[in-house]
Amino acid sequence: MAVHSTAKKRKGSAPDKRDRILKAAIQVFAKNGFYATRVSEIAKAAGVADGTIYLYFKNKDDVLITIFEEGIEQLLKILREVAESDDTFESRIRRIIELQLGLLEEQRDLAEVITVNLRQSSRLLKQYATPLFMQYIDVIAGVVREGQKEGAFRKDLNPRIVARSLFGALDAILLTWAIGEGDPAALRKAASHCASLFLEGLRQR
Amino acid sequence: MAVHSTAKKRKGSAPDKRDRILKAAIQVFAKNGFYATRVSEIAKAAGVADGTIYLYFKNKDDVLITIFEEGIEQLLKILREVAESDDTFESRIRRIIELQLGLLEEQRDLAEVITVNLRQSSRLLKQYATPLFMQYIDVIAGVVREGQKEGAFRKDLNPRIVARSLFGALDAILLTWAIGEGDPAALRKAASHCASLFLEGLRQR
DNA sequence: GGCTGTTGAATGAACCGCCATTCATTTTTG
DNA sequence: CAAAAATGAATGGCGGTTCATTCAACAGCC
Repeated sequence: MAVHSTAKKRKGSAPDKRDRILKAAIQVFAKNGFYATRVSEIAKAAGVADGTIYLYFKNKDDVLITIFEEGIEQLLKILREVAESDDTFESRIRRIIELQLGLLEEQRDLAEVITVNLRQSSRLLKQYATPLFMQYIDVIAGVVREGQKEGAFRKDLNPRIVARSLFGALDAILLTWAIGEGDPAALRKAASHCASLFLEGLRQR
Repeated sequence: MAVHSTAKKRKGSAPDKRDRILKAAIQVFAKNGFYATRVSEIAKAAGVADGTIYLYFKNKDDVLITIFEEGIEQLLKILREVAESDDTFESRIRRIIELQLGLLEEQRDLAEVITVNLRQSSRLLKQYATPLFMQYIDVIAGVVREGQKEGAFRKDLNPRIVARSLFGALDAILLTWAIGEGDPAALRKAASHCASLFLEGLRQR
C-alpha cells in the first residue's frame, strides 16, 4: 500500500512508472495548475491507467508534494555544495543565483510547478513547503553571514532578510519567465543583473 | 442580473452587502486558501445567504478577481503618487517599499490573499493578474529609469529586472510575515534592511 | 395614520455534474 | 501457475450554482 521507494530497476528498459507519472504530472500541473488538473489527465500523459497512480502515490496531493520535495531537495543539494566551496563569497552568491536559475531553465515546467503551484494550498504550503523553504533560506543566509564575518559583506544587514529578498527576487524573475515566453537568453541576462544588484548592495566598503 | 454599482444606500444602517461579502471572503480565503474555501463559508462569515453572493458576483472566481483587482488598484494609486513626487529618487524607492509593506501590514489578510491566492489558478493569474502586475512593475521601473537618467542610479541595470527583483523581495518578505507570527516591528525592520540593500545596489558611484 | 398591492432583494434547500478514489478483473512476470 | 502489477469502469460525495419562495420597503389610497 505505502509507496515504497523500492525503485526496483525493472529491467533496463521500462523507465520506472513512478518517474513517468511524476514527469507527466509536472507537465500537466505546469500547464493547468494543480486544482484544474484531473488525475485522469496525469494518467493519460504518463501512458498509464488512472488506478496505477494510486499504486505509487497516496493521492493527488501526494503527487504534488513529492514533486515539490524532490525538486527542492535536488536544488538544496547542489546549493549546499556551492555554499561550502572555497570560492570567494561574491562568487558563491553569484553561482547560487546562476545555478538556481540555470537548473530551472532546463526544467521550465518544474520551475512553474515550484513557483506557482507551491502556493496553491495554504495547507500544503504551510505543512510541507515552509520547512524546506527555511532550509533553503538558511543555506543562503549562511553564506551571507560568513561573508560578513570574514569582512567581505557589510555587517548591518540581517542575513536572513537578505536571503529572503534574494529568494523572492529570483522567484519573481522565474515566475515572469515561466509564464512569459521563456527566452533562455533573457533569463541569463536577468540572472546577471540581479546578481550585480545584490552584490553591490552587499559589498563592504 | 448584472452587479450594478448602484450601491443605493439602503438606509444609512446596512453596510453594503457587497462590501461585507468581500471583507468576509478576504478573511476566509486568507485562512483556508481559495480552493479549500466553500462559498457557504463566505456566506456564513458575511452573515448572508449563499445565494446572495450570486447577486453581487458572477461566481466564486469573480469574488477572488474582484478582491485582487481592487486591492492592487488601491496600491497602484498610492504608488503612482509616490513615483511622481519630487522627492529624491532614493527616497521615492524607500517610500515605495515602506508603503507597500506598511499598507499591507494593516491588512494582513489582504496581504495573504494577494501574495498567496494570487497564484492559485494559472488561468486567473495569466488572465487578470499579469496585466496589473505589469503595471505595478512599470511604476517601479519608471522610477528606476528616471533615476538612471538623472544620474542617481547606476545605468548598467535593466530597470524592469530591478523592479521585478524588488517586487519579488517584498513579496517574499510579506509572505513569510503573513504566514508566520506577523510581528509588525519585524516587518518594519525587514523593510528597512531591504531598502538599504537595494539602494546600495543601485547607487551610482 | 393604517391598509394593501407591487416590486426587487434575499433566502437556502435541493440539484446535478464532476472527478478523486476504489476494487473486481485482467495481464504480466518469474 | 501463483503472485504481483496494472487496468479502467463504477461509485460516492462534495460543493458551486440555481430558483421557487419569502420578506421588506414603499407608494398610493381611503
